[in-house]
Amino acid sequence: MEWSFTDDRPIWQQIVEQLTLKILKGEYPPGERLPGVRELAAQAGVNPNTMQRAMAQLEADGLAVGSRTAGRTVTNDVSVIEAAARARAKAAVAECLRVLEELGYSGEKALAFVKEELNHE
Amino acid sequence: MEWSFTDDRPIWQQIVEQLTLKILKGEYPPGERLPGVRELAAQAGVNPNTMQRAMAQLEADGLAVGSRTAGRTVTNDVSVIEAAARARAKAAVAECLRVLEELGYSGEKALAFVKEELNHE
Amino acid sequence: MEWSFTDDRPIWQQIVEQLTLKILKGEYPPGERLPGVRELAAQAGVNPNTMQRAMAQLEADGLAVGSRTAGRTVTNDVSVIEAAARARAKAAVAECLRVLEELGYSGEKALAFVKEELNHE
Amino acid sequence: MEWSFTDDRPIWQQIVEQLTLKILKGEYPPGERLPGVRELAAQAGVNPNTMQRAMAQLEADGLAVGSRTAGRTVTNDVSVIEAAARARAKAAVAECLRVLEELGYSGEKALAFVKEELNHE
DNA sequence: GTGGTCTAGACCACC
DNA sequence: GTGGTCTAGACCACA
Repeated sequence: MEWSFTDDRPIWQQIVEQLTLKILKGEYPPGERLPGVRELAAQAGVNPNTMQRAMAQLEADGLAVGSRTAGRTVTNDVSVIEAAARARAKAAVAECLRVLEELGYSGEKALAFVKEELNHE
Repeated sequence: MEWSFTDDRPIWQQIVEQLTLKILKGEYPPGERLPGVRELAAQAGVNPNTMQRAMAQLEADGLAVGSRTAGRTVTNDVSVIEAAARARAKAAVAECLRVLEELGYSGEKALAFVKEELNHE
Repeated sequence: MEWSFTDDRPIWQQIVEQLTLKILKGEYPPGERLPGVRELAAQAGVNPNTMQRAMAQLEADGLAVGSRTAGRTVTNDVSVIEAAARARAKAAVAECLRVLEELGYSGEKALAFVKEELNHE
Repeated sequence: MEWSFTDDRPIWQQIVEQLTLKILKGEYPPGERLPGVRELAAQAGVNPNTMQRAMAQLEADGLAVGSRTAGRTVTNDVSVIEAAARARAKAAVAECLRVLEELGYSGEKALAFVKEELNHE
C-alpha cells in the first residue's frame, strides 16, 4: 500500500479517506481483520497516535468495529458500506453540479460539458 | 450580497471564492473598481485583516489589480477571467470523475450517474 | 444459559455480574456445586483465564467458596446472599436518585418520574 | 470548580460528564462562552490534550459548538440540552428498574422500594 | 500483543 | 491568544 500525504489537511483525515476507500472498494472485505494500529502506523510512517485517531473516526463512521483486545474488523453490515459509497458518489456529483451551475451551466450544458471532459481524458 | 461562512475552511479562502465567482460571472465586470477593504470587511462582518488577505490572493490570481493610490479594480484582461472560469469548471468535473472512478464507475456508468442525479434534483 | 457481552467493560466483570445474579435469584441455590471453570468457559466462549478471574472475584465477594479438590460451591451462608441482593438493589436505587437529584429532581418529583417511567414501559 | 477524578475510568470521560452536567443544570447557560482548553486544563490539573479530547466529545454530542479561532460556546439549541437531560434521567431510571426487576421486584414492589429508600435517605 | 489513555512539548493556521 | 495537529514515549487493562 502506497501512503502519500499532503500537508493541506490533517494526516489522520487523509488516512481515514484512504482506508474508507479501500473498504468501499472491497479491498478490505466486510468482516476482515484490519492490521493493528502499530503496524499500520509503521507502514504509513506516522505516529501510532495519529493512526489511532484515524481508526477512531472509522469506528465512529460505522465502517470499522473494535473489540477492545482483538483488533479491529471491517463492519459486517454491508448496508453501511453501500450507503457510504452511495453518499460519497452523490456528494461528489452534487458538488460538481453546484460549481457548474454557479458558473452558468444549465442542466443540459453541464451534462454536455461533463461528457466532453470524459472523452478527451 | 449575502455572505455566509462555514468554519471548516479559513474564512479568507471562502471570501476569495465568492469574490472570484462574482468576477467570473460578470457581476464585477472587467475594469470595474472594487469596494475598499474596510467597506467589504464591514459588509461581510469580518476583520479587515481577513478581507485584506483575501484581496491579496485575488491579486495573486491575477483577477484583481491594485494601485497603491486608487484602490483595486477587476483585471481588464478578459482572457485571464475566461481562463479562470474554464479552469474552475474543468477542475470541478475532473474531481468528480476522479471520485467516481475510484468508486468503480466506468466512464459510461459515471455519465449515467451524473445524468440521473441531475434529473431528480 | 445465554451469555452475551458488550465490549464497553471487561468481560470478566460481566461474567461476575451474571453469575452473581443467578446466585441471588436462587438459580444456583446455596450449597450447590458450580460447574468447572473449563466447562463454564466453553459455554460462554471465553478464555478459561477470563472465567477463572471471574470465579476468583465471586469467591472474594463471599458468594462462592472453593475447595482445592472438589471445585466450587455456592456459599451456604444465606445471610451473605441476602445481604448482597439487598446491597445491589439499594445501590441501584441510590445511583438513580443521585443522578435525578443532580438533574434537579427533588424527592417527590423524582418519585413521580420513576412512577411515570414505570407505567409506559 | 472542584475537579475530582477516579482512576476507574478515563479522565476525559469524567470531564465530559461533569461539564455536561453543568450545561444540563444551566450553570453554563446556552450560548455562553466556555473557558479555553488551556485554562480548563490548568484548572483541572490535566494535560491540555486530555481536556481537548473531552471538548471534542462535547462537540460531538452537540452540546458545545466550536468556532475555529474564537473558543467554544454552549449550544444555543435549547432542545438539544433538554433532550440530553431527559435522556440522562430516563437512562438512569431504566437502569435502576432493570436491576430491580432482575432481582425479582415487580413494578409495584420496585416503586415501593424506591419510595422507602428515598425517605430514610 | 492488542487497543486505550495520558503526558510533555512543539508547531501551525487563523483572526 | 485561540483551537488543532503531530510526535515521542510511557503506562495500563485485557485476553
